[in-house]
This record gives sequence, structure tokens and C-alpha cells, in this order.
Amino acid sequence: MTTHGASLIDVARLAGVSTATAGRALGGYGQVSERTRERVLAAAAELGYRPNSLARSMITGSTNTIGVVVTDVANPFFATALRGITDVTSPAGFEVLLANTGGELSSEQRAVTVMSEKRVDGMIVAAARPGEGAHLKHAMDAGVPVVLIDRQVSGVPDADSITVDNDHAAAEAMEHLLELGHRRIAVITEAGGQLARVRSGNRRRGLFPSAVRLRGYVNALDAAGLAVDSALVASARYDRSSAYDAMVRLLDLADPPTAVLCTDNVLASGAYRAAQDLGLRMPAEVSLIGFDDEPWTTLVRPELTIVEQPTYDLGARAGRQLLTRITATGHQRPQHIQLRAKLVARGSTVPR
DNA sequence: AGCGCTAGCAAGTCGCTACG
DNA sequence: CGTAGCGACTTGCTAGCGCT
Repeated sequence: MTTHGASLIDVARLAGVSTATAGRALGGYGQVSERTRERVLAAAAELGYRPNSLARSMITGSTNTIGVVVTDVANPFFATALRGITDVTSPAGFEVLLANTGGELSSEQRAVTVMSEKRVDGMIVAAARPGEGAHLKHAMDAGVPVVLIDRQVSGVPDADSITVDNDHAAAEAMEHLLELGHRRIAVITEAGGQLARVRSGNRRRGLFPSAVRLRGYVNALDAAGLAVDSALVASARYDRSSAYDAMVRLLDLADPPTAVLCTDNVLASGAYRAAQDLGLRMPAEVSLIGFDDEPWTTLVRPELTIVEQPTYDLGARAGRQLLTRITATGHQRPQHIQLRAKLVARGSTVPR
């Protein structure tokens, strides 16, 4: 009996069987007679026995734990994806170790290290940087399967990925605005600084969703024969107040946009708030379109037009993919699954 | 079929020996 | 005397084999 309570030895002794038999009765493997099983279970109950999963992992080589690393747990996008993950992995007997990185690479590296040291059976990662995959590759080389969600990362050639087709998602949003007759369309994005790189057209990989969406914005304008006005590309950090400021700047322009696209839901909420505070009539004076079908988008008036991402499905598929990787033997080619987003037109976008 | 015996799992710590 | 090097042993549990 250790400080952690009864061990299998104690249970076996009380039940009058060997530790092997006690283990079989409690673990549900091998052959045990009904009478013996009952004796063992009774002994375990009397002693308040709890199996030592550390010891079990030592011999089975697995911890039945998966690591999930995201940039922002407070973002409903990741919260919903996490639900998709656990709904799939939990019935399979896996527990989740969650880490929030705040988008900091160092924080992500630490999380991956800690999870490796805790011997998780696999990891699902929404990476902080598209070009920094060395720590993930290191984990994979050590035999820990990694499934990337939402973002591709270069330098991790064997990792599966589940992402959203953001080119298509942005195209949907832009098509909608163009069909409504808008010509001065602005974008609020975290990827504003990458405009030149996005326009040069190279680098299919190594772009995060916001940058891909910015590319979709540019491509849509090009296709419509409209020039990209850099004054209409507003940079914002990943927070509401920064998006708020960006929206104010756009609306203060001498020739303001008639429609604004926000490349994620956090930015959209800040922009929406700015339009309200400025006393602007929305959608009459400016149309607004965002991402993700969050509750607030239908609680406000006008309701926000959004591009709905299959967020839950993203998580569920990532979970399923990781489970097959964990149970698979030998090398299999990495899978790159792209899911489709769809436009949900609501009151915040109207014809020009 | 039902059970016991025992090796061995990972990652250490402990204690002994040999040596400068 | 200090210490580097190394084998023995530690934990709780399960896999595999063998006996009845």
C-alpha cells in the first residue's frame, strides 16, 4: 500500500488470487471465472482500488491521451472544434490534454515538448507560425503522430492536415458582395502586411487562413477587373479593439468603402461595434461580412452575413484521423483534407 | 477454460568499485 | 578523498507461457 492507496498486489492478496488474475478481472482481458471476478471486484471495492495508469502505460506503451494545441481557446472556432475532437476521441477511450498558445511560437514549442514528455499518443495542432515546424517534426520523428488543423505548416511533410478551403471561402464572400453591386470593397485582416507576398502568387503552402482569405479577396477583385486599392486593405492585430480602430480608419476615408470583409470572427465583432458607435446605418451605408456562425451574429441587428466554416466537422475529422494514425502500423502517405465553407447571407449585406 | 509465475516495460535512484 | 562509471534495484502492471 503506497501513499496513493491500494495497488493490484493488495487487491490480489485480499481476494486470494495472483496479481495476474486480479489484473485480468479488473482490466477485462484474458480469462477469469465469474466467481473469481466477483471476489476480485469486491476486494477492489473494499480497498478503494484505483488502477495506476502510469504503471499500465509503462508496459502498454500508450497513455490513451492526446494533446490538443490551439492558439486561442476563447475563440468559439476552436472551442467548437475541440468539441468535435472530444466527441470522437472520448468514446475511443482517449483523454485530451489542452494547451493554449496565444499564437506564441515559444508557447507552442513548450506545449509540444511537455506533451511529448507526458507521452501523449498523438497531437492535434493549430499552429502559431506557418513556417515553423521543426518542433512538430521532432515529435513526429519520435513516433508521435501529428494532425494539423486550420493551418498548414511547412517542414512537417508527414503530418496530416484538416483545413478549410479558404480560397473558396473568400471567393464566396467576394462574389456575394460583387453581385450586390459593391465596387469599393475593403478588407480588415491580420495578414495586411503580407499583401505584396500574397499578390505575387507564389507560396501555396505556408499561408495562414487570414492570408489565404486576403489572397481570395485580391483574386476576386482581379477577376472582376477591379484594382486593388491599398487604402482599402486595413491591417489589424488579432483582437477586437484593433479591428475597431481599423474600421474607424476605413470609414474616415474621403472615399470610404461601401462594403467591408473581415477575415475572421474576432475582427468582425470589432468592426461591427465600430460601425455602430460611429452611428453609421448598417447596411444602408456600409455592408459588413465576417466569418463563423457565432451566436452574436444573429443576436445583433442587422444580423451579420457570414461565411460559415464547418468548425465542428473540422475537429471531428481531425480526431478521427488521429485515431487511425495511432492505431495504424507502418508508414502511410499523409492526408490533406480540405473542407468547404458556405456563405450565409443575412441582413448586414445589401445591394449597392 | 482458468489460473499462476515471471519477465520486462521506462526512467530513474542508489550504492559499490576503481581510479586519479 | 572525491568522483566517474556502472550494475542493481525500484515502481505497478500486463503479456506470454505453462500448468492443472
